Amino acid sequence: MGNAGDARVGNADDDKHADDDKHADDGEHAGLSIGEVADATGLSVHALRFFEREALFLRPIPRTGGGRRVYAPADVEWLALCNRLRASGMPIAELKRFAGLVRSGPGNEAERLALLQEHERAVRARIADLDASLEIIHGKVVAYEKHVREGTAAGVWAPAPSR
Amino acid sequence: MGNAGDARVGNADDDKHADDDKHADDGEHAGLSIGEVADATGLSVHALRFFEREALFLRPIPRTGGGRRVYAPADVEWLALCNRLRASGMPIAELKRFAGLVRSGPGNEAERLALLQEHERAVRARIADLDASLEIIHGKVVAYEKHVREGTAAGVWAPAPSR
DNA sequence: CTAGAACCTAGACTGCGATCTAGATCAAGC
DNA sequence: GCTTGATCTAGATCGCAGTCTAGGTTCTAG
Repeated sequence: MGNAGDARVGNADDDKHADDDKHADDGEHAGLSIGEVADATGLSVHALRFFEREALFLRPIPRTGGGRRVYAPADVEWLALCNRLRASGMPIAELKRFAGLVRSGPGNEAERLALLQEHERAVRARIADLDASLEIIHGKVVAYEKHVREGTAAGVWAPAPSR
Repeated sequence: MGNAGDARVGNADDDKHADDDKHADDGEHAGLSIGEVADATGLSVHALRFFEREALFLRPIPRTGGGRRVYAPADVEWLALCNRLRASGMPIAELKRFAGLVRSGPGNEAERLALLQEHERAVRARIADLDASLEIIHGKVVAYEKHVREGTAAGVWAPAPSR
């Protein structure tokens, strides 16, 4: 116990929520239903089943006798990382590849590293791009503010551009 | 002429490319074909026709006798702004609304301003979100680098998470 | 025991934003 | 005149990432 697959590789921000036992449910604080995981991660139950079909988990999610999924806290941690990767633009296909690497155990850390580095690069590029767009948009906003405030027609604002 | 509708509202970075006449084509440096505009904007000819169907231009694009579209430089400038707005996540529907406002001429500048301000806010939020994700991802990268470099097993990297 | 909530599967559907196809027309060079 | 390439229209198709439906099963509370 205690190792969360990869979801917490060496991060110092672990270890602090080990068992806060928020539900005061049953004795065992683990064993989450799909609905609980949905609440905890912000993903819909549909999305969670979809993720499973897509093999985005680090393990086959076990079931109860009745066939219901039983998640562990580590799954939720992994999903939190998935959310971050997705939110930063990683396509499902690449996330799937990453999950596959982690799932197949030690020995491919360099490959995982390369994948993450590439993604980091992509995210930085995306941010730089957004910054560039932002500058232009902000310029527009400033110009419009001036225009609206002062009534200056610093341009003719014609419906049809020139010629 | 010389007013580019809105595509350059008061921005100081205009006026500098007025007619660089890059093609050394015919005497008139304006009057671009759809292919030229595609090259100039990075949009596909399909996308340009799609944009037109969606009423994203500031005017009806005129045609030659033979039915071909004839774009003006101002159209290209407008498309450059569109590209920035799209690249920063503005949906087509909102871009269409903005184009409609500009197209309907003066009198709604406050509305345009509000739209742009809202978009600027959204872009800043998106950047902040990406920054947050980046921090986490970078943390992973650092941890993996350390792991790969030092062989430290700071976590068990098990295929199946805990329990 | 029964009602209702939560869950199950397989598969169809959605929205966005293009992108591509078919079949025709136009324009330029030889 | 003919070929070649760019363009035209209308409409079909695509990829992504879920989202939803239908038709059932399981669990929990009263």
